[in-house]
Amino acid sequence: MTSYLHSTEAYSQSELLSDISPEGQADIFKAGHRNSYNAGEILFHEGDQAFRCYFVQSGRIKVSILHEEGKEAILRYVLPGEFMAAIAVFRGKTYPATASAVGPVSAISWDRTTMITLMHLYPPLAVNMLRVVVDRLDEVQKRYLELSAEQVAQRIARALLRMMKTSGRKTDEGIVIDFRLSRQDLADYTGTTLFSVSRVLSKWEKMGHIKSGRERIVITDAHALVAVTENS
Amino acid sequence: MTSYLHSTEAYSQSELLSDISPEGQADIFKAGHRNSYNAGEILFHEGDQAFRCYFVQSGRIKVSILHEEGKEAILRYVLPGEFMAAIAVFRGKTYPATASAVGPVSAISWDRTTMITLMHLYPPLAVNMLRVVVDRLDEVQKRYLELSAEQVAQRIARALLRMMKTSGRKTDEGIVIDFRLSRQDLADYTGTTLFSVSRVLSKWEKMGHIKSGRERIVITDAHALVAVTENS
DNA sequence: GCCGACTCTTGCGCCAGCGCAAAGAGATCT
DNA sequence: AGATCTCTTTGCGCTGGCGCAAGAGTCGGC
Repeated sequence: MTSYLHSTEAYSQSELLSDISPEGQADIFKAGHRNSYNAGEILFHEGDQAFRCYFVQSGRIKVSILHEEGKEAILRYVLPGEFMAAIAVFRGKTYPATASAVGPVSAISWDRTTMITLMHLYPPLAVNMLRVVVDRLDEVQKRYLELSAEQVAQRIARALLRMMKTSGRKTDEGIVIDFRLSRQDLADYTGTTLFSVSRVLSKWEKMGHIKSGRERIVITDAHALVAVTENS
Repeated sequence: MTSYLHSTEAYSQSELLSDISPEGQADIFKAGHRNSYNAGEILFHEGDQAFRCYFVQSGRIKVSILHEEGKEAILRYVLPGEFMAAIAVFRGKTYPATASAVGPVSAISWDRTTMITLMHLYPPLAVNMLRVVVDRLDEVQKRYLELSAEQVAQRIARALLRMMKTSGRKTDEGIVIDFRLSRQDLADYTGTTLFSVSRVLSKWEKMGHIKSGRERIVITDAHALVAVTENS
């Protein structure tokens, strides 16, 4: 069994904290508050004043933006060991997206003034922030290209592989994606509809590439999904 | 007639240079090299080592990413007064996209070592960079949502209105988009095909919303386009 | 002023993907 | 255990948008 954050040592994995001493990191975490959220609970809404930023300890957080008439685009899933909304808080703006807990989540959070203080105490934080946001920009741009150039099946395959890499847990059935993931979520993540996702997954299940149940997907033949990805 | 950069005074418009004294700004520009590019000329390719970054003085630069099999997504048009690729150079990575001159372009460019030196001399540069990249991230995310939620006509209307705002020039015909913009470009910008764009524009021309010619679009009824945008 | 290269238009056929509805399969609560 | 709620599947019809091909318009070079 693989997991990403058993204890506090794993903090240093975060890209935001590189080049900061272990003591400094401990200091930073001590300045934050521990929070827990239930499945489905909303941490903040798009447009709210950005008062607090978060570090995810366990669970997954869904970050999405909404369009009029209910359409939702999932921008990313925040994994344990990652920061969220740090930049919005630093800049003192509103949150650019909505964050909600996928399952039970525990996190550490800081308010704006604390964060600003920490940034003065630990200068690498600012540089790391720039790096993080650039990486994120690159990723969104790549997904933008995929959305405009690829077909639904291709995009779904890519999404599953990505989730497998970041949240896969090996079982005897195959590699299970380790959080609640509905057809609707996958549709919102890939820019299609619940129905299309359902049809594609059903087909793949018959072909033996995956197994799936309610909000649960197991990848049994990752290689086949890669082939879908490459096949125009 | 409106133009965005008649002389060097306009430099200070750039978001990257705010909180830097006029002398400092002059200093920064003196450290760069003046370059000229012909229409269609490529400044750099996606994947190249990022050696130089640019400040556009006049003309437009098209920033795009390529998908296998020729599909192209236009991420943005860089306008006079804007910086380009500053972050890629700062981070010492490869360019994440390809940049090409839309018409004749004049620009100022800096190499990596010069830039790093300047960043030490003028600390606000780093903070401004963070702000710029965050704004860009917000914009791509917004376009990602549009691409996944809206229809072709809506996206084209939005694109035209955006270009009208940033590059519109008032004439007696209406507001002309002041650079060469082909149907294919508009298609690559909105994630559709040349044909669909052509059909939509033809329709709008018949309805009197726009006038158009070869690589040239004049908006005669912006309000009607806004209506298309809002109308689901 | 003619030629060649490029851009744009439009008709036609087609299909990927959407939307709906109705039924099935799991969860959860009492 | 039964009731209820949510999530998922699947058939059916439809249509927005794609792809191609043929032709017309436009520009620039020689």
